[in-house]
Amino acid sequence: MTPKPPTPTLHDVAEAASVSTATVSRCLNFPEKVSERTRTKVLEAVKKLGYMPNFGAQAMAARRTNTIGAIIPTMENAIFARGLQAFQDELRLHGFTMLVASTNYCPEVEQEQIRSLVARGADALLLIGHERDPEIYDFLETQSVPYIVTWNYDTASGHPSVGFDNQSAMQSIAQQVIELGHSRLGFITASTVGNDRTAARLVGMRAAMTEAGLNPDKLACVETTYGIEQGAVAFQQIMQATPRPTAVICGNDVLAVGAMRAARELGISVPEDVSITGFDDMELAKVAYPPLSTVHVPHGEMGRRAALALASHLKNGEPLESVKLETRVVLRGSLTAPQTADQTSQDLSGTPFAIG
Amino acid sequence: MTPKPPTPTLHDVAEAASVSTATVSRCLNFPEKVSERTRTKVLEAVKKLGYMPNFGAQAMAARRTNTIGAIIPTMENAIFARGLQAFQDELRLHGFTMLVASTNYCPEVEQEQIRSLVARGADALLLIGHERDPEIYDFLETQSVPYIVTWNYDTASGHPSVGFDNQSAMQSIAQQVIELGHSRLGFITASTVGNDRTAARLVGMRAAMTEAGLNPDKLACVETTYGIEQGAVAFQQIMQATPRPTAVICGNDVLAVGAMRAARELGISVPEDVSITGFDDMELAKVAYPPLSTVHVPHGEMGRRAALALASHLKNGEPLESVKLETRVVLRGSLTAPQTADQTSQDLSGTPFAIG
DNA sequence: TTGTATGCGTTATCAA
DNA sequence: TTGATAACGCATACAA
Repeated sequence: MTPKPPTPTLHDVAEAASVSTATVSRCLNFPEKVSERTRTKVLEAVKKLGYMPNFGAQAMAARRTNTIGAIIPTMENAIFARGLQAFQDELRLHGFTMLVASTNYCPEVEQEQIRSLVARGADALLLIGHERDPEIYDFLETQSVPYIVTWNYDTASGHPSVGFDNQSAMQSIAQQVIELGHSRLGFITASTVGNDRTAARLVGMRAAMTEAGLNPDKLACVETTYGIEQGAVAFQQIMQATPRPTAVICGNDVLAVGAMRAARELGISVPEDVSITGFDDMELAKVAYPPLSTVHVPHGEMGRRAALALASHLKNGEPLESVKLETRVVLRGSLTAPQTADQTSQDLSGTPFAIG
Repeated sequence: MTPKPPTPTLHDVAEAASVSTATVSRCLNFPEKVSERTRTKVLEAVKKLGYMPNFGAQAMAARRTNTIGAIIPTMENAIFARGLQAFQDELRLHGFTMLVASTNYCPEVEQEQIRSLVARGADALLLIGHERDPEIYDFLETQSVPYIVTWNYDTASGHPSVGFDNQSAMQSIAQQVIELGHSRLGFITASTVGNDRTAARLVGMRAAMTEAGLNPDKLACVETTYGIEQGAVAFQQIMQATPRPTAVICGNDVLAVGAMRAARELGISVPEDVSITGFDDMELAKVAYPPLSTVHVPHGEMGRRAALALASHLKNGEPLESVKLETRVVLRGSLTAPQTADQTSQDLSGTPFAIG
């Protein structure tokens, strides 16, 4: 009947190995700075007692945690999952642990989570997008917590980022849609307030229209919250516009898949009656039917490079530099040229091709 | 030119408010035990300095963190996301914070993550499924870290759980498939080693066959790893069996959706040529085409009740009791009766209906 | 190579 | 109602 073994401490290990606590600590952190003999002795005691360092104490004494926090909008959809996985894997290679928190797209919650992760001792932070209350950046500054922004590349913001150009990416796919002959366009976007990525994509959409000689004010645009269901509802709304769009560009794959579901429910066939495109190239895009044309985002590389940047900054003091990644349009079955326009007169309002 | 304000401590606040650190601490933790006057004074200083307690120090001194760890197999797919969200929301209501870690379905990683979360001071843990090295349970025991198991209900295991009966759930849907007239069946399952949920589902599948007078050994079963791609590959394999199954039951929605993709690629139509079913009822199931028949799992309630159990255990010492949740079969377009059997002779190998 | 001693930022006990 | 002060478990500068 041993009493109870209250989670062993450094002290217990030291005692068991008949050395000082300093030696045990050294042995664990710098095995090479300790003699072969004592090392085995200590390691034995560690194993026997099932010793595990207390994280809080460690953090307090060492003033670092080897932990990096990642704050993402949501875990609900797999959007950020692939990038995070890569981020974590790369971090682990460098001896860091990832802590993740989600904000549900709410700025207040994000602020709270950031403070919480900093309080927890995060050595650095991964953030999604640049746009947030300057107060937060000030906080990070005074706490001297380094961070890197992903999912957007924007040197103007003054914050180091590993991302891509949302505007031109969206512009590219919109361009292709237009080049196929679509001129009555619909757009479904997640909320653009406080979200630089969605806002930039909308700008890209309008730019593509303008460039093609279409009037961007004729864009049937619906802004909604993030989700499959929301995408479905938005699609219904858009389909009530007259003349009906022949192509609906969505700000992300999740909305697009919702739109496709709605189309099916409404008896509207894709792409015969209406083309639909997404953005992100989640796995979802390939299992959708028809497969979704979308913008491929290099999730994995983004996560990996963000981790690399942070790790080498923390370990070797290398400066955090922004890196721009490339996206590419992926054409799949959900997008084709518009079928024989039955209402050519309305079709050409704005006479795009005459001007372009 | 103020120097730099190195993240303020309790001491700094105390100084600024001209009180003792003890008072500040009290003021923050038990506002009612401090005089109105000093309270405002202190709170003012806190705000002015932007003070935020150091988590590690707090944890060490208070010997509790108000943090609950959740260890899930993967964040890649949204399977656990909905439940986790509910878990977190409910926890927050009770003043707890959630920390999540993923194992990638690897027992070693899980053990590592469990130890890591415990070292980080998690007051309790959420685990998925019962089956794991007893050593882990021993560890949790001696560290006296309470935990609750979800995604399975199994009183025999001796571990408190909030979940459902995977075996009977799978048995239900398989039963319905068989009742529709399918007798040549395929089964795609994620790895069943170290995974009590998948193992139980397989048992349920076989039980349904036996009960219907079918020979479970004739089940065309493919075991693979978790993922859409893997589901697709498995489906291809299964379709090579002769006679070809008329229905493929999948252990989860992700595999099922992969199977549907593969079917499309092979020119096999669902459900005309082959019916497909899933398990979990993720949002994915509804956007799939045709919509996926599956087993609905009460993700939200499961998360919520797990949180509730843990919170009231930690706060009021209430015992952790198991609760059994109900699932239900959801019929959608991916499942119909088999079309005119063209190879009746082979069809009846095992003469199911003669016996049943 | 090893040990001693101090401090990290809180909480909580005990006096005042 | 408030203030000293002793833990809490570990890392590390310094001494041996």
